Amino acid sequence: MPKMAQTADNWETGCAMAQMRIKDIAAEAGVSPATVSRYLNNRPGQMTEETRARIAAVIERTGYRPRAAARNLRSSRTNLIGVILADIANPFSSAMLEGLSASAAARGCSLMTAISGNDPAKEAESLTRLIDAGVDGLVVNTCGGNDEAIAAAAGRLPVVLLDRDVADGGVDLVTSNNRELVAGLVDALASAGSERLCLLTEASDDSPVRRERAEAFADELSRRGLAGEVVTLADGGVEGVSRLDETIRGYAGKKLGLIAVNGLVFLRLTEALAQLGPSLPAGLKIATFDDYPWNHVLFGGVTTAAQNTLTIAERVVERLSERIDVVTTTVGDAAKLAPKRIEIPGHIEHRASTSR
Amino acid sequence: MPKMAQTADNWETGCAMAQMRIKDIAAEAGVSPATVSRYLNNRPGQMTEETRARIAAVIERTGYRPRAAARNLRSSRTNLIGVILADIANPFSSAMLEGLSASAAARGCSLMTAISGNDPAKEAESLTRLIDAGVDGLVVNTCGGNDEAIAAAAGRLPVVLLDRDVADGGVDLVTSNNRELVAGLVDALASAGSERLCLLTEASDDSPVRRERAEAFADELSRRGLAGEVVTLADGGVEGVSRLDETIRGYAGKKLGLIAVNGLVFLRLTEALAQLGPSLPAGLKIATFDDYPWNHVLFGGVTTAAQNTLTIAERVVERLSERIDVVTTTVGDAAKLAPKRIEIPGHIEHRASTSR
DNA sequence: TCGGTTTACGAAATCGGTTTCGTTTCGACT
DNA sequence: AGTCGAAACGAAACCGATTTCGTAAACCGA
Repeated sequence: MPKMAQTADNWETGCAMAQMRIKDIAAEAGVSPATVSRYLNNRPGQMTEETRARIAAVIERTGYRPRAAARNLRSSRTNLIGVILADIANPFSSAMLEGLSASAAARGCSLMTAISGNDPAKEAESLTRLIDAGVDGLVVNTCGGNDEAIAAAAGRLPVVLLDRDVADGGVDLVTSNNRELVAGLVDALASAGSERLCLLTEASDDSPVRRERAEAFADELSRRGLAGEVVTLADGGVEGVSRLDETIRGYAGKKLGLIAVNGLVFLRLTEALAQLGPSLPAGLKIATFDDYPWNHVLFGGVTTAAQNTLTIAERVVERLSERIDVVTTTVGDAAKLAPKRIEIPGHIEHRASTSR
Repeated sequence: MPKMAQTADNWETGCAMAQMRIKDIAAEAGVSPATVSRYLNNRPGQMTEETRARIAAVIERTGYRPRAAARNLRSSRTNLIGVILADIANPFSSAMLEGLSASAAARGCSLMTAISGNDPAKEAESLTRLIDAGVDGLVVNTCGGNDEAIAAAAGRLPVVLLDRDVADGGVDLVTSNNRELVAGLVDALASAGSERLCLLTEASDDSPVRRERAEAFADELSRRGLAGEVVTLADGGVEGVSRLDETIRGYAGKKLGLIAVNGLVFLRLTEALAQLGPSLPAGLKIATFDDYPWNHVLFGGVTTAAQNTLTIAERVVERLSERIDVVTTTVGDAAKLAPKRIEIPGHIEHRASTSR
């Protein structure tokens, strides 16, 4: 049976008229498929205003939509961006996803997402699954442990790292200015009268981000001549909390200032403080990273180092697009872009928890 | 230039050996492309154990991966599931995304995500974008206002609604047993001695979920002969909070019990309570929907109606897979599955906020 | 009016798998 | 041995767009 029979026949049946193909549109408009294709991708090879209008009319009338699979096959471009997130429970990740989604949509791209749940094996699996699916590029918020695989992927297609770097560092990275944010929080606490500062971290978190913040913290203390230390909580539940409890008690009355290295640590801090009693120890000041909704509420407002998630997302997609354009344009791989580290400034939200 | 030259020549260059095609694998293994294809999709048409092994060896050695675009084109199946979420900031959505991601991956599918941000226009745009991208099926957590478009989509491809229903209701829906959860919270408050109950809602939230919970609340009150009402907060910031403030003051001393209809309302409640003073009004009991991390912490633990997000996600994917299988198997659309409403039981976490 | 260049467009190859259909092979049963 | 049916596999069509290449028409300056 020739194709004609399938398509042209709107004829009698009101029911599901077969999907239109570019051929059918071309026939209907009296042009060749090539011309319709040129119209769809508004290619430089211009066409008569009249031809354009005729094609547009037919497409409008028939509601034709080109099949992505066919397009992808020939052009080997999918307009898909793969996103691998380490921990979606972290509001930083959700905010990022929303930003990425918007930025990608603005460029006509869709997002393919995978969530590793901080499991390197899952991350590796996601990596190959997304690449196999044919994404044009990859955004990776790595949980660590896959540095070689990620570097290898970056050699095969555009990759931009989000927030967390890989070891050998030959890959683009977009992150916040952690050092300055740490300095900002230290300043807020010091200005509020804290004499001794602790940076609270988790044992399980050995990410570059944590390390960077810890280093910046140490540097900042010595620069200002302040006393303090990095306190690492044991993983999970009770033990970590009681260790924290001890820490706080140990310092009680000495104008202690605490910085939670991320939102989860801050929640554990809150828990520990609740165990200490109904009100904050005298003179205790606190601050945290990550601007979660409850930071506005707890302790009458917690001073926060807020990351500029929307801008980060925008720059990630922008950078990825640059790489994608280079790959699809350039013949050889000689003209590859040099890896770049992009820092997006965040800011400090001063709230009640560091008031004098 | 014949294809041979492109591929077989590993030869001298250590550099990027050209991508293998199924033809090349076939040639290398001494079989036809059709057979390799059968191997890849382990089709019923069996092959000799020896042939299978030979193909496996070649694929293993060359690291061949079939191009998804080509496969999609011929089979018109993408193994992609589209997900549209209304509000990713809501931890319910993040949890759901994680669950969907895991369930889909278990079936060899990837997720294409779009986030509407509760904007009907964006939701509509996402709908067409995902469909155009060729997803096999769609999971929609609708923000409302696109009921006809969603119903139309459900006529063209498998669609399962998540949590929120559409008006005419001809579409599969997976949701929690909201009525029983409401009853559970009412029971918790009543058992804690509350004499008068309020369900706190937001004006901007006119979702079926809110309505269902509000109705169940009213029913439950009358069933138990309890006094109470639904309190609708004005949208956003201060006004809503002060209205809430008034409500609480108005009832103060009367053994009031409050239920936040969702996590965001609960945050606003927390804010309002903080404005009232350092400690809870005497006899005030509270409870909320959505098991956010901070529910463990605030007020020493807040009694919560927790939804079983993992199970919901699993059932959503399962149901969608059923529909996808039907579509790709059945010739006509006569044998379509009847729309189904699936309720996943949640449970009540009893915490300090409703202790006697 | 005539070469030369650009512009508009069509014919056909192409992307890399899957699927159909037909052929061969092989074992089992008379 | 002959027949039959199923299993194993190959040849070639096919999915529906894009892209290359070629050609005819239009334009343009001399």
